[in-house]
Amino acid sequence: MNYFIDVIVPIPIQNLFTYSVNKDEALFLKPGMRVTVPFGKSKVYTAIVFSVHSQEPGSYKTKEIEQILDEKPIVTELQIQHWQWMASYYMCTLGEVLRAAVSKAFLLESETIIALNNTIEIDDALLNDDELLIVEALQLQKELRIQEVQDIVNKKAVFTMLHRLVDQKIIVSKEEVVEQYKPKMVKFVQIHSNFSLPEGLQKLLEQLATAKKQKEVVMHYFTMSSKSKQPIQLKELQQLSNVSDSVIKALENKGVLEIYELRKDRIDFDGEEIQAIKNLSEPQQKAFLEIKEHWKSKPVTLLHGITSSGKTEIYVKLIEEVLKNGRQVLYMLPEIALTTQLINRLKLYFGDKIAVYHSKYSTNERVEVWQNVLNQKEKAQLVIGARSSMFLPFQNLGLVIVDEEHEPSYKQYSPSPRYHARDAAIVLANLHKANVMLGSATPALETYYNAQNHKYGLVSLTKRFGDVKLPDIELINLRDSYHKKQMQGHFSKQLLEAIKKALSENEQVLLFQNRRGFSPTVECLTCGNSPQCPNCDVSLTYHQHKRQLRCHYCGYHIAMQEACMACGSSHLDTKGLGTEQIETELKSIFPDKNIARMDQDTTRGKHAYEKLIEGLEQGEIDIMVGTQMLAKGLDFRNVSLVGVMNADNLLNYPDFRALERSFQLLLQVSGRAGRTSKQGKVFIQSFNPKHPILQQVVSQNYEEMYNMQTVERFDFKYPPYYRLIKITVKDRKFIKMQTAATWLGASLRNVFKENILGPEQPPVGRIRNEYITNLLVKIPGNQSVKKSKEIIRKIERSFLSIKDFRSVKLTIDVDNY
DNA sequence: AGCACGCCGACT
DNA sequence: GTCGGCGTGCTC
Repeated sequence: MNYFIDVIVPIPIQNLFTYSVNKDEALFLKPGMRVTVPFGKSKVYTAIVFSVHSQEPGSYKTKEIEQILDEKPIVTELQIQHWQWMASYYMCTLGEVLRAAVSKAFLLESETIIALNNTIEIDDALLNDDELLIVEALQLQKELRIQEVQDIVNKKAVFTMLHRLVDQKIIVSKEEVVEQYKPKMVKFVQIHSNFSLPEGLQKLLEQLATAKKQKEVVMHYFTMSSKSKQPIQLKELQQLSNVSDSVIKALENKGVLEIYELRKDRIDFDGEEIQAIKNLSEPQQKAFLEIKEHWKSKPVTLLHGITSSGKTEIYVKLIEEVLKNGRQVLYMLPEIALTTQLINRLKLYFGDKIAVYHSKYSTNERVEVWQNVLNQKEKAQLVIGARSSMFLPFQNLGLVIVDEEHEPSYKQYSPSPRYHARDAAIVLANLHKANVMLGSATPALETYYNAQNHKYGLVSLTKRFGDVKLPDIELINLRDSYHKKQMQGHFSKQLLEAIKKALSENEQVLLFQNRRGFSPTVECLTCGNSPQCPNCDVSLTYHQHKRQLRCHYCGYHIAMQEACMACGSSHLDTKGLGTEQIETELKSIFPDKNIARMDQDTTRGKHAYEKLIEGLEQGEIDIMVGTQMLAKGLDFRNVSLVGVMNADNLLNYPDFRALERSFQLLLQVSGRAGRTSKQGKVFIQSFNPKHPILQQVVSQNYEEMYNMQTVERFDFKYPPYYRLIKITVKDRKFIKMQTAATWLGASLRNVFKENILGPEQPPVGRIRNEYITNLLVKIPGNQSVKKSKEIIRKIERSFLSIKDFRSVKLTIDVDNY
């Protein structure tokens, strides 16, 4: 009998691919294992086994697999089921899901870059000619790509040879983390328990009376251990006592010191004692019980708790219970880099049961977390991560928490799969028969709608923890202020006075400036020309610190112009108001205050963000100017005033969710004010303070916002009443894009009638020299989403069968919100 | 997605 | 005369 496997290849192709294997391989291979397979003329991919069978495909000849990479599956069967759901729901391929789900460290490709392993002596005699060629080339060039290797030895099949070299540790390959990966170990020291009590210590010191150096080491050990409860690093102790290795060795031999190793990744927890989990306040306890009651009948429950109502404590209790039952917990956060505060808090309770997973981690770290989760290791019982953490190979998931579930960053827009992590996590939880906790102070309308319709459970927390008062929010009419000439720069009199007052009372101030549509551009005062990006249909934005004009979309940049590029006039003006400008204004108004800025520019480095947060916490920063980042669940004790520079551009953003988003953002930003005893103050500057959304923000009335917005959503056929699928048409040639989009629009309209919107040009109609237009498919509640997708697929197929349209790029975004 | 194959314009 | 542009088709 012949044996075959179907595999998922990490490329955007619809089908699975079939390879032949021998009997032993067939018996050994299980779904979820990795194999490398030759693909096309020269590529080798790492593929995931989908199934093992013996049905020979009729229409083509199968190739053999190259090699098996795993002893046991690295992807669970449940994950593969989840991937299938994602591929079909989000209209993408399994390969794309695989790419998103599995760290590239696992997906060794033939582009792998190789380098010499310098730590080893190479014995030329053991190498054959080809191998020698490679080693010599590497001595000259340091790094080689597979392509270059193939050129050097003048043959294609180099993969096995490279593997042999890797096995002999002569070379290393950069992506082969699996084989190459070694955990970093650090040596620690502790004193034998016989001597840790005073009387034992006494005896020990007597015993060491003649060994002066050894005694010193012991003394230093005790000073160190009294200073902090952290494990003591051998290196530190040795340095501090200034002794040689032999002294330590002697102590170890006497059984006084015990030396042990820890993997580096385990050490960064701050060693503080695990704290007992706090008892819940009465409202929290009530909510806690309600949540559990809901879970009896519905797997998903929404916790709608205003800012500072103590949602985290409830999560902690829920986590504790699940962990106790030996099940894993996934705690998702919108942007993990921004939540060190929360992680530190959870570490107090759960110590090193926590694994953190997000994209800023190195591939090695991610491989480690993956394996810990897969093997149900103690230290990966609770996984905290951003959206991609739901791809981890959970074995026994008991609870998924989606914190700040309304956050747009849960949605991935590109590349495909364009999934919403909240929704995909709910499906994942269902596969595991786990419960889901959605939490937010300002839930997404869809979520609240589901709760209202009893699809989800709903639990509300309406009191701030410890009875802290809600902030007092006040609107400032900018029209009036400008009219009465009461503005100083972009600051109204009221806001400026409030800032002065807060600063005089040694309190901190946060100022919020929305980024969207507020990038400063340059305009010529003589001819009105504004420098454009040559590749995209946008004005270049001005970056003060680098004196550059930049394009946000493609990265194009030129030096700031001294004279107008069109007419040569030197009367140039910078328009628009960025955080940078506000910072500049503030610095001139408060020259002796410490003013910091938090936006994409200032948080680029790995720790830049944390430094800013620390600066705020330590009180080094008096005023912080920032973008949306400020809204992210941060907890600053001493911030008493929050100012929103301009609310209008938020409200005027052309998107059906603009108003909902504005409400959420403004309320979240407001929530940063006054988190301790004193009531916080919030000023929102706007030209249109009568706007209903702003009124609802002032009254902090989510329900009213919800009711009003859902009426509009219903009238204009938007979610939660209609489902949306966005189809984007892109081409380098405008005409081609246009005709293609028109054709597509017409075919869709044939079926979906009036529920097709567009083609419509987006605000930025050209990016990286590609023209863009959008079509929107609206699917009414009573129409099958699945069928609609099938129809779209069918239309896509006939679209692609038109020769002229073959090069036009289509992207399909399901639930594009 | 890559990659090779293949057919038309500006260069040693 | 060739190098190389990117349109087209295929990958088990």
